[in-house]
Amino acid sequence: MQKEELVVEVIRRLEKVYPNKLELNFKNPFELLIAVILAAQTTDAKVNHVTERLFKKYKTPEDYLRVPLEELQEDISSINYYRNKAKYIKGACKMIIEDYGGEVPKSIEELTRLPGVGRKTANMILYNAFGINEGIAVDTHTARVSKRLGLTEEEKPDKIEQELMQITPKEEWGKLSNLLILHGRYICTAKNPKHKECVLYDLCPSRES
DNA sequence: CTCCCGATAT
DNA sequence: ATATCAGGAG
Repeated sequence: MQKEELVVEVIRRLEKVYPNKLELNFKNPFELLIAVILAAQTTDAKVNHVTERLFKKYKTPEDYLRVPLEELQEDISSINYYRNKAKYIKGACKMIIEDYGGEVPKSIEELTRLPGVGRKTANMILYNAFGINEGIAVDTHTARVSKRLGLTEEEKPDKIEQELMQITPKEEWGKLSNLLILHGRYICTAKNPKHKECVLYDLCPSRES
């Protein structure tokens, strides 16, 4: 099967299993931005635990700039890399106010200028907050699952994203990102993948024979 | 490439 | 005890 056909079939099957949405809780683009910055190398469950309180205290970019750095660090201290992430959040809020009129920007180029926001994070925001398919979010899950399926042989996230974009209809880019991440989280895990529960089993070159 | 960080798995 | 893990910055 060609990669182009394979990816369409993968999407068709996975969207029956998983809802096409994040497990991060958010009510608007700005909350999603904060949540995905916190989510680097961290479980969604932990992020949700912190943001439940955080989003009651901080509603706007100005709110995050008003408090001392130490106070924001304390408010997110149960998250990995909380010192860096507190700095990223403050930096991002400052840039949103000064450069983007107080609104979360809607392009890859602008989003990745924000501290703590790389291509993966930017793509998550674009699709899940705005419905924009500008790229594919490649994290450790996306990379692992697409390599196992034979969708790509690339190793570096940027190259993987380029190949996935080439073989996938553009209107499916964001959906594919969300589905591969969920499948990698729950079924196609790094260790002991759950072959028996995998709806892609018969399509997968990496399955146990 | 190294650093940032702590929960969870082994 | 220690290895691993939902990235990004310098």
